[in-house]
Amino acid sequence: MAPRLPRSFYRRSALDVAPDLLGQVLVRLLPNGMRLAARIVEAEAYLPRDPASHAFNGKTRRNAVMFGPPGCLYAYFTYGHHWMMNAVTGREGEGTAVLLRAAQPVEGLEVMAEHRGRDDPRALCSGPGKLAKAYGVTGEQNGEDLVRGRTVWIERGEPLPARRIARGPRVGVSVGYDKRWRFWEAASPFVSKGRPGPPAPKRRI
DNA sequence: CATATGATCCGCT
DNA sequence: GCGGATCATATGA
Repeated sequence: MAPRLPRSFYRRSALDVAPDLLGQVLVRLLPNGMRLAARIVEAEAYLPRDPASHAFNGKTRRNAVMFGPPGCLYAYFTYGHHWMMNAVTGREGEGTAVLLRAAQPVEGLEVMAEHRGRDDPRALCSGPGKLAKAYGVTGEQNGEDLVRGRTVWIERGEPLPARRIARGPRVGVSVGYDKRWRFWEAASPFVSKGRPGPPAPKRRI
């Protein structure tokens, strides 16, 4: 078991944390004692005063964790189907985080496959919704402390050299797609299939 | 391979 | 009531 990333790792700009999270290991301890682990290969930064961020309009019941201490898990539900995992970054009260978008499974692949209903390793965690599903993470884990908690945390992995990190626009946002705040391991088959770019024009009949 | 669409819930206007 | 930090499937080239 590698050491966990310390609080100080998270208490920085999301723009620094996001690329530095690549290669680190997201770990989950299930209620039944099973341990899941995967190398993070894709992450997106959501900054203070970022129109694409849930925190943009201030603190609410839903996004409250984003305004708490760095190093906590912000898990939220969207599209009526999916949970997403973020690591809170920056200083307490800033409301900034990094969305964990994809990972390369290394431990507990069978359990992940059960959770997902698929067994191709590349399909287990290659998207933010898939990742939470594979990990069995829901609102129950919202607010969990990644530094000292017992259900989800991030361990020190092999950091990626800058030349193996690619960056581009964030996926799925309707504003701020001009910012290249999505980072991923170049050439990894475990990244999401999300397409960056402006949203398709809404069709009017 | 690419684009299209339905699923299905919650927070906020 | 609308639209979202999405995914799986269906359909057509």
